[in-house]
Amino acid sequence: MATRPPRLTDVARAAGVSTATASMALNGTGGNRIGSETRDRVLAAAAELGYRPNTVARGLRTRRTHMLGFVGDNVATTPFAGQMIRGAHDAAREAGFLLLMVDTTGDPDETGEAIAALQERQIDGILLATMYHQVIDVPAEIKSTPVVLLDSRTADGSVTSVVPDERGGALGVLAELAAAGHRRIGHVTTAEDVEARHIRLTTWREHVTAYGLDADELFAESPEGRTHGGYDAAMRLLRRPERPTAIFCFNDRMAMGVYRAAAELGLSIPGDLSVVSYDDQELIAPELAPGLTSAALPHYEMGSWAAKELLRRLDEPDAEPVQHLMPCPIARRDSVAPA
Amino acid sequence: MATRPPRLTDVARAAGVSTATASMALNGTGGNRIGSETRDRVLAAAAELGYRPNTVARGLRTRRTHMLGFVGDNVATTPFAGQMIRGAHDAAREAGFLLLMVDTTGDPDETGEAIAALQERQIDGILLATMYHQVIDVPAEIKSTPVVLLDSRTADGSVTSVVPDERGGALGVLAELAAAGHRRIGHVTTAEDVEARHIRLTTWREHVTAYGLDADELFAESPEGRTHGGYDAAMRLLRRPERPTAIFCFNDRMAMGVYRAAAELGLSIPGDLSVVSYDDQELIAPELAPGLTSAALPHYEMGSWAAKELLRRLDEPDAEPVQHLMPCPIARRDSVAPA
DNA sequence: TCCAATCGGTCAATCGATTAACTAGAACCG
DNA sequence: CGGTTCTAGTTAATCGATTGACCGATTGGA
Repeated sequence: MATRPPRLTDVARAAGVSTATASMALNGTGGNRIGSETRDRVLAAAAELGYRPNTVARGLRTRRTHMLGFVGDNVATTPFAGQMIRGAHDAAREAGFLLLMVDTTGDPDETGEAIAALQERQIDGILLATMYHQVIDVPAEIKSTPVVLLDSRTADGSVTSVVPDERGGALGVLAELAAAGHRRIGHVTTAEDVEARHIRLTTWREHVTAYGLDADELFAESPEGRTHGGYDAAMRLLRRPERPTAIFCFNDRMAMGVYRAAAELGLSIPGDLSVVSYDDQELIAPELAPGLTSAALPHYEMGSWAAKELLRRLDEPDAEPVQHLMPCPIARRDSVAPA
Repeated sequence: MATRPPRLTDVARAAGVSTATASMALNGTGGNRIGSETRDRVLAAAAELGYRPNTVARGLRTRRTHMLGFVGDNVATTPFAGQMIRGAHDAAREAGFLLLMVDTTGDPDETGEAIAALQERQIDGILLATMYHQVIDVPAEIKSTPVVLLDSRTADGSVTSVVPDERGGALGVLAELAAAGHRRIGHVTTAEDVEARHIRLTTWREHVTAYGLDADELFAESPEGRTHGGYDAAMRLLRRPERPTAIFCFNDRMAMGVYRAAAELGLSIPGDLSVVSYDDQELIAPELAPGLTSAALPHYEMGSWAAKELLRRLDEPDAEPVQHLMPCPIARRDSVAPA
């Protein structure tokens, strides 16, 4: 027999009280209107019956579903997404919230559709995530639904957001090199027009020009930021007359190419060449030999921060928007040696 | 002014009909009870007002939320999860469903908690995913909620499930080697007690013993299935007097170690040694030089299949459980050459 | 011509909780 | 002792949609 799950009515009847009393007893609402003896009876009855509130009914009445919408572009196809989702998930769950996920291709119409689908389901707030740090416009559909941007921000700062502190991370790995005595630090990057490229590049450029070096001589880029691009750029860079003693790579994948180039040129890492990078991808940085020192993108922390901030804003809808920069910790491994 | 979103009542009033009529017109229910002229008026009014049904209210009445629960153990921390989620997500979305996600550590109690949390939200069905192919017990909490297992199965086959056809994939990459004339095919694997290890190992063993070879001479394992383990095992295997002409690796990460070992021993791939592997991880297999031939785990397809199957079962609750094996396509790259 | 069926809707109950408004009885107070 | 305040509940409205039961006006068939 598939007996239907017990309703509040059943609990109330079993405890010999009205549903109002049962509701208040279970939720601890209504202040001191419920006698402790009665409360215990209700609680016992609920436990006895295995009562679980129907949150759909509750949501209809309270206008709170305890669900957060998570909209991501290509959530699944990028290796970072997971940590971001998990960070948001954990923070949400801790507060009794669940994540309703929608994956999109990043197309604005589709994103709008996704938001509408979430709103139909009466989610309490939206986490709008991009898989790479970027500047976006917030879709108009959102209107009055609270929203926090994850790994992206608006140009005007009118929406609360969190992005990695790319500059800080770059400074961090550059400091590692500086501490080991490196000055001629090269940079291998992608030509793709992404926010991360610009910040990392600019930070590096400031760093080396501060030593009075010519940045252009230490710079090489490739059309795409993957292994092959890194290999290509490194080959060009390392064959120059005065080759750098260290390289700061745009990301771990390019660093993988740099490792290969160094090997082919008979340069040992870190003996002949120190290498630092960005992203700290778990499938790459620790797996390379020697392990790669890399600035980590704090995806978990950003996800967690965003969810907590969103939850806070559910109760304080009029709080001023905040732009948060999340620090990028340095994962130190063995790819850096004294110059 | 934050005017509240329009309700069905508003649409009905604007169209000059009752909410019953409006509901039927919008949903196309009630057969031919609604005149086409009236229907158009309702549709126009809804469009005009930007009406979006409140699915919480609808769900309360219809007992259908159009949400699927997705429970995964460590969804986020494994690189595979994404494709599985995306497959499920896409299939669900196409049918107008959204995914409510819960991530767990794999602990049974926690999984039970997760399922209860989803059931409170009245999800229509549950996708229970593990991140590695394994045999599990289905938590008792599920009871009458339809469920499909993703990348795991029950011992007794009493629950519908989908897992990769590991045997087929292993046969596939072994066939690649066989076609290139290889017979002395070594196997490098992990000692971890996982389903995948057993199937891949057994399949390989059958394959080489069919040639009359002594499997033990061609076999090496390491405590863990990562790069270093692969390196270690490969070193041992390749130093034996009669070394194999090809190696079938448990997974791409171990293959990465095999590449390194081969390089150190001065063996070129695929010239001196052909290598095939399993998993086809996008961050590894295509990025290695030469590209690694690998059997792909069909995570997207499994996710999609599972969601579709679950949706089908919502309408046919009494369908017989099915155990599905999803084929593992071979990604052919350049790590195989004639013996 | 009269009854039944069809057409095109409307009414009102319902889903399962929450909560504002109300109340019976006890306690208190000057 | 009469009025006020607590205490510990109950009653009933409500959230926003869906849907079974009805219903008045036509149409059709015998």
